Amino acid sequence: MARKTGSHSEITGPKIKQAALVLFARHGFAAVTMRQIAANVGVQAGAIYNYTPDKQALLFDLLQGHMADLLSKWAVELVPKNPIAALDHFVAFHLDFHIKRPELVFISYMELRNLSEANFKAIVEQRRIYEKIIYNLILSGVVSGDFLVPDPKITSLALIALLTGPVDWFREDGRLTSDELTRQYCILTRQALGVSAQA
Amino acid sequence: MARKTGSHSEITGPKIKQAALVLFARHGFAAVTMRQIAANVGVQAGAIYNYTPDKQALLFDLLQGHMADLLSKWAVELVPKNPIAALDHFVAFHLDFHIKRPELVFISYMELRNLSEANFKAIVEQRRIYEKIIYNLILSGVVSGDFLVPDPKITSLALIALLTGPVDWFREDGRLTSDELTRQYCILTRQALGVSAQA
DNA sequence: GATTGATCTGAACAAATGTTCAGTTAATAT
DNA sequence: ATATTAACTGAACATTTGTTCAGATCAATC
Repeated sequence: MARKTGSHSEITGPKIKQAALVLFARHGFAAVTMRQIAANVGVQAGAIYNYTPDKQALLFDLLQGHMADLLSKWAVELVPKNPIAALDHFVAFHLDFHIKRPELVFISYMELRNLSEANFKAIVEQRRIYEKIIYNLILSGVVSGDFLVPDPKITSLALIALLTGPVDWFREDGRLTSDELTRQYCILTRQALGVSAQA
Repeated sequence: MARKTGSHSEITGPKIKQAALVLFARHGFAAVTMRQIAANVGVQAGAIYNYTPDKQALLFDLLQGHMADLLSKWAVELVPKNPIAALDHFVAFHLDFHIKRPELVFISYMELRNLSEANFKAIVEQRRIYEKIIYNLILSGVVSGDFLVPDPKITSLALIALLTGPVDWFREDGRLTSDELTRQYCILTRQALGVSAQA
């Protein structure tokens, strides 16, 4: 036996990425073998190397694609000028984007250390850009007087931690709908940023 | 050569735990070899098995010890009856405990999946106990009218995420002192829980 | 219908893995 | 000083690892 019936590059390629994603998230990068990934795709381990130069590139492509996706999706969002409305908009965007990609969020946080130095820097740089977006959003609200926070920089980091938390426990079929989740986190973040109640 | 000069059980044992902790946090459980741990202690790989039955027990002892430490330390805290004061107290406690143990916090979050099923359940159970503490704290504030939150359960999870975030970026020698960090997070959490400003 | 090129197999490779254990050494007790 | 034992070495083990590659097979093209 060799080439399977119906095998096709455009099918196998994405399948490998998907299998790698799921397995990396479940067991960790170092614990996953190329043979496990191959088995999940229905192919032999050697075939993977038609699509990636090595195991490390498989990881980097996932993280890099994730961050690029995040930044480009935010770039086309129509964000209100008003700081409070902009905050609500951002909260909804961030929650929606992240709870739809729990595996990617997970490995983006914990497999950074398995990247080569150059790859690591590339991802960190993209992350900085995103943090800057939130920082500027908070800053504009502080300047306008809509927000009341001790330190915009720390608040921006705290906001990300707060809004990324649901990834760990939110389930689409759970007690809460994603709309309800968003609504509650809008209230929570408004309060955290010191938005006065009548706004 | 065999036994080294000055070698001693009470010294090597803790050294192995410490080396395992640091290496697990830096590279991940699966990526760390017994030979690396041994090299960090200054011993051969086989010697480790005088102190642990296997690699997995090394991990479990670290996580189990961490949670036991957390729960027992909170148990002896003198917590004010007033919900707002209790919140401040908890914020200070949680931040202090966690930023002093970044490696343990890190592996407790990301190496859970490398535990056997029985060990996993043991750790999750301890974690539930801690979550329950926070839930009750919030609930008492909601009942007394000091806190204003849409959902105490979600708020308790969000609070943990918010307060654990600094572990990722806080540095003892950074811009902020730990006292200043605590102060800001007290403000942040009070606002997030809807404590009215004049309180 | 033959040719070509992309796609995959199956076996092989050296290196590294967790763990075991007989034997060696140094500290302690007699 | 001698015997005893806890602590450790060093080599060995069966597996498993990422990666390579010659050859087999199928799909598309002419």
